[in-house]
This record gives sequence, structure tokens and C-alpha cells, in this order.
Amino acid sequence: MTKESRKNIAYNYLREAILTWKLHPGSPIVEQDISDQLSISRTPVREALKLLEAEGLVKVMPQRGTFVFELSTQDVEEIFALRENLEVLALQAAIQSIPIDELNNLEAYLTTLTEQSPPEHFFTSDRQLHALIVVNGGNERLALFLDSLNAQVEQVRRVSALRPNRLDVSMREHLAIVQAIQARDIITAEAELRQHIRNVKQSTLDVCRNMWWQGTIGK
Amino acid sequence: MTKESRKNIAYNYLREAILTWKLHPGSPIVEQDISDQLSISRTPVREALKLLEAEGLVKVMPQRGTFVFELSTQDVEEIFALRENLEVLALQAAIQSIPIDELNNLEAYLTTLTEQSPPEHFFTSDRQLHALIVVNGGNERLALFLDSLNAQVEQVRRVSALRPNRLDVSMREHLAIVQAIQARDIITAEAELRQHIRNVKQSTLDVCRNMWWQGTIGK
DNA sequence: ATTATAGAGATTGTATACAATCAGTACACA
DNA sequence: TGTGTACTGATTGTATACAATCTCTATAAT
Repeated sequence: MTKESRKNIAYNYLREAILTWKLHPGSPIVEQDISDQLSISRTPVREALKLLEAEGLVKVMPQRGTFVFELSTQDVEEIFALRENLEVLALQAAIQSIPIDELNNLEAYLTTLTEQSPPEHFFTSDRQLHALIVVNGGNERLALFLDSLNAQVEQVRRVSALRPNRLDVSMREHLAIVQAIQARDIITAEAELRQHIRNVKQSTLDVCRNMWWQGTIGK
Repeated sequence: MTKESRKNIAYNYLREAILTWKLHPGSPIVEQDISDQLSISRTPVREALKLLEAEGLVKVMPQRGTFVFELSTQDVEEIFALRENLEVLALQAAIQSIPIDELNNLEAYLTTLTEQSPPEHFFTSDRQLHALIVVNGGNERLALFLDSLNAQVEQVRRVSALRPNRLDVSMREHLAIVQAIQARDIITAEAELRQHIRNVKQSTLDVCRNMWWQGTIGK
């Protein structure tokens, strides 16, 4: 295996820290601090921050500082509006070509999940389903853009997905989507996918507003 | 007016050079050369190149070199498929809110254009129309993404738009779109917009293939 | 003749020092 | 008391030197 570049070390470190709430929305990221923590120079840290900025996870204010991105409700609306339409677009392109055995595997896996299953299992299956759709859609730019959109809400989603019943409901929605794709039924699949994404959006919005009230983000 | 950062100087310089064919697709960009030409250090040049990479105008191959992006027909297919659907999405959101006087101005301007008008006038009105749609769509992320998609084909489009009759036809298509928006007729506007983008795509594909044959790009 | 290998040159990747700019503070002044 | 102004510290922006890695070529071995 080829050695990882220092830029990538910094990138993965920062990305993980943001998504797991070790770095809270709105808090500053000082290049020197990160380079000290990782024992590398500022240069690769800087390049990693530029990448994260392009991805929408941090906001660089020139000559002032770099800050962890704060999601507003407006942002959530924008992101999910795009996500819904782009994923449907990918679905239309992919529905005939998604391998049936992959669908069967995913379906089998979904039916094993219960309320007691560890949340990571839900996250994994969620990523799998969306990857299945997007990758088979065959448009690389669309796939990359969706990744970037998802990264911007993932931070909040990791909280919202844990709300009571949400995991269970989400699993049922996934199952409905998978089964519609298995039947190559684009009408149903599209409707289920749209509904699922709208539910996730609502859930994300709720958490977003709660955080606001509690002063977790903003001030 | 605030002084422009050296990173931006390098960014604008390189972007312009690529879009005007001073730098041909596939040709290498050496950081040291650019920094010499602009009398600045490699650091801001490097940051500019990373920006251009995120935008899809250059391709950085780690430890090997940086190259001007070469558009393949596959890329053109991807880009226009996305552009068509995203612009329609913006149009649906924008059609009621695009100011009538802006539409009237653009319509008046379009009717003054003839085969003899300088091509820049066509480019300007083209940009205006698409900006009108995308900005009033109200989704900033969608607007930014479309900008980046357009940048990737602009290089080729500046050639394709000059083909015989293309300017004239394009003007008529624009006029039809504008008039449908004036009437707030989403059905017609969407159909005209889709047709227009498909025509531009076809024209772009033709030029793309010609360049291939002539060895302008590739080798 | 073909292949393998070592070395040189070119280019990007990284470290580090210095410059420029911004925010906040203390202080002078009205 | 309020306001403006210069100063200080912190942080990003830029310059430059050095390291790592890749490509290409020359050379040697089979």
C-alpha cells in the first residue's frame, strides 16, 4: 500500500473531527494548532482546509480565520431540494442496471436490522443503498456532487438519525425502495425515494432547530 | 477597491488562458513557470491550481504534473445531462419570480442581434438568460455547481458557437425561452429550454469530435 | 535485440520563515 | 461619557529552500 500524503492525513483528520462533533459548528480551526497536533507543517494542513472548503465543510474568511461550517435551515432546504432531484435523476438512469444480487443482499441485510441493532449498521446500509443508486447512474460528476452535499448534512444527520423510531422507519423506507428497484418499477421507486428523502430532511430540520435553541450552534 | 490577492491573480490568469485556448487541452502547467511569468511565488500559484482542479478545469496528477483538462465526449454527455435537468429545476423555482422588466430588456436586446453582430454580444446575452434563471431559482449551491459545469465546457463552446448559423439559431431559441417565461408558461419554457440545451450539446459534441480528428487535443 | 537497472533531471510535496491584515484593547482627546 | 486612533497579538497570506517521487535515458547484462 502506498504511503498516505500528509495533506490526506490532515484532510481525513479534520473531516472526521467535524463529522463526529469533536469540532463544533462555528468553532475556529487554527492551521498552526492542527499542524502541531499532527506534527506536520502548515502547508499540507492549509491544502486540506481548502479541500474541505470546496466541499462546504469549513468556511475560510480571508485574513481572519477558518471556521467549521454552520448549517442554517436555509442550507438544509437547499441541500435536500438538490439531493431529492439529483438522486431521482440517478435512479432513472440506474434502475435497469443495478445488479439484482446486490439488491437481494441489501434486502436480506435490511430485514435483519431491529431497534436494538447498533446505529452504525443503519448508517452502513443507508450509504450502501444510495451508493448503489448513484454509482449505477453512471454520471461521475453527479456522484461527486452528491457526496459533497451529503457531507454537509452528515454532521447533523448523525444526530437526527438517532431520534426515537427514526431508525426503524428509515429501515422500512429503505426496504420499500429496494423492493421497487428489484421489480424495476421506476414509478414506485421514485415515489418512495422522494418520500424517504423528504422525511430525512424533516428530521434534519427538527434537529437543526433544536440545536439552535439549545445554543449548540450559533449563539 | 481592495487589492487583489496573488492567489486570485494566478487563478484569473490561468482560467483566462485555458478558456481562450492560450493553454491547450492536455498541455502541462508547471507551477514554477507560472510563478515566473507572474513574478509571484509558487505558493499562490499552487492554491490557484487547486481551485481550478475543484472546478474541473485542470487535472493534477500527484507527483507527476498538472495538465489542462481534456474534454471527452463522455464528459460532454455527463455535463449536459446534468445541466439540462438542473437548469429546468431552477426554471421551475424561478419562473414566477423573474422580474418582467429584466425579461423585456433581454427580449429587446435579443431582437437587435443579427448574423453580423459580434459574437461577444451573443455570449453576453446567453450568460444573461441563464443567470436570470439560475439566480432567481434561489438555490446558491445549484448556481455554483452550474457555474462549474459551464466552465468545463466553455472552452469548447467558444468554438462551437461560432459555427455557421449556430449564433442565429441560438438567438431564436433564446427568444422563445424568454417569451415563454414572460407568459409564465412553465410547460413551454421548460420544453424550449431543454431543446436549446440539447442543441448546444450536439453542437459541442460535433466540435469536440472534430478537434479529436484534427489532433487539436489528445495526440 | 531485449530487458533490467541505475542515475540524472524535472516536477510536485513539504517545511519554515517572514509579511500583511484583521480584531480587539488601551489610551488620548473632545 | 463617548469617540477616534495607535498599538499589540493572533492568524492567514506569501516566499523560499529542501525533500520525495516520477519519467526518461543511458548503460549493462542476458
